[in-house]
Amino acid sequence: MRNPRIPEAAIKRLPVYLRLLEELMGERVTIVSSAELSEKTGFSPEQIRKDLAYFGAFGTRGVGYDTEVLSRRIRKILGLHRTVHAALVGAGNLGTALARYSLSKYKDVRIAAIFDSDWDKIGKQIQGVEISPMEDLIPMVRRLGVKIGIVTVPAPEAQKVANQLVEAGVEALLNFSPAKIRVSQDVYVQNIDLTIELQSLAYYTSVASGEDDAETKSRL
Amino acid sequence: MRNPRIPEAAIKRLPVYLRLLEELMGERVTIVSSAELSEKTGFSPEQIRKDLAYFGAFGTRGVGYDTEVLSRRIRKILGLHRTVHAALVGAGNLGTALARYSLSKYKDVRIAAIFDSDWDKIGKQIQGVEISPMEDLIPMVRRLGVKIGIVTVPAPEAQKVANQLVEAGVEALLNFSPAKIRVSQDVYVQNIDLTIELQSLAYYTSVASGEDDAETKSRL
DNA sequence: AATTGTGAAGCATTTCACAGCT
DNA sequence: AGCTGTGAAATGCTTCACAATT
Repeated sequence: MRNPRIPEAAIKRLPVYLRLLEELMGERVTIVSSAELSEKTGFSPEQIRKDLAYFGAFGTRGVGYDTEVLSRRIRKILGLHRTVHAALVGAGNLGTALARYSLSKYKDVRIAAIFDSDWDKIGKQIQGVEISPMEDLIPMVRRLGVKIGIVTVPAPEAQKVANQLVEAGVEALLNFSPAKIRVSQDVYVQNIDLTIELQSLAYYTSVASGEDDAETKSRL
Repeated sequence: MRNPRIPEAAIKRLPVYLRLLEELMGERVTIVSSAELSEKTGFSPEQIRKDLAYFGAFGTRGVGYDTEVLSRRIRKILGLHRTVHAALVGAGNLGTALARYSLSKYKDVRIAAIFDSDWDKIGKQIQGVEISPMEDLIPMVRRLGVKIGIVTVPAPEAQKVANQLVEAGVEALLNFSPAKIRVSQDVYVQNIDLTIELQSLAYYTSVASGEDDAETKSRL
């Protein structure tokens, strides 16, 4: 893991600032304060200042942040000053949707290769990227310098796919399968489990019982 | 928000325990210890015990947890002892993939209605659920008793869609759009922004500069 | 005068360590 | 003897309050 002092949560906020800054630049806004960023993002101004201060002093006291300077700095921090290549494994419903979404919208993280084991899918294209067979994964990922792996295969295959991606040199994984992936400590894994999201949402709904009924929960 | 003293993170772990417990029940395992649950989920045994203890004492000291009892309790806590109805708004790539994924796999959270504004899509079906026009959203969501809204529309429409869902009685929202949604305090909002996930992953990659040394003062 | 940057305080969550049951 | 349940300690993150800077 890169820098243990910087909260993961802060890293996740950087792309939000980046998007907003680029929106502001499109409106010819050159200076913005943490209070204004707060207004638009919902994060507190102190938190925004602290997040940015982790990486250096980017603002001007009494003035604010230069939108262009700041957006460039954030891009650099995230490593988005160059296109980052990703490989997507599993061209099912979710994988295909993700590839289409990602390829059509953003260019800073680019899905450079797509893999699947189904020969009916192999050879077909998604947004101009051809689906390749699993056999080609390791050599292609190596050759293309892919740094991010996106796992959208069924749970039983997830670990094997992750192993192959890591062997091929991937440094971060985005795992959409419900399987727990175990990889070397220096590979970062981010899980997104849609079932968990949906099921945990139910808790915040009136049908959930929380801890209300018959239980004996005695606290001081 | 339901119960402020239970960490959100703990709620998110409950579906993980639930899935594992049901898997174990399928293998005729009747008793499981927090150590075994830890082994399979990657969460620490203490954390698992604490998570469960928030809702009462479900285990037997010296023995462990009864898989059937515990899974039933978790279902009840999450409100999954009855099918929870959800409505999905926006039948684009992501929305369609999500509907297909969710409708084919799980029955505890069921997508009971799908809405879109595009008349080419309206009337078509996804996994047996017909796509309805936006005009029908409020009455249908009310009539079906939908508690969860899934927002997969483009950012500019997200707030308006959220307002309609809330007006129709939805209590929790899953927002896939990059827009910040503002709703009444008692509606729970969970955001999943795929662009943020991808961009923040880049940070954990060797191309990112993190907070490295020489950068901080010199370059313009 | 305005707004950043930051140590310190305040919360929240996780881990520790062990008492309490079975 | 073994494993849960839980206060207390440790850690991590956010908010506060104000000094520093333009």
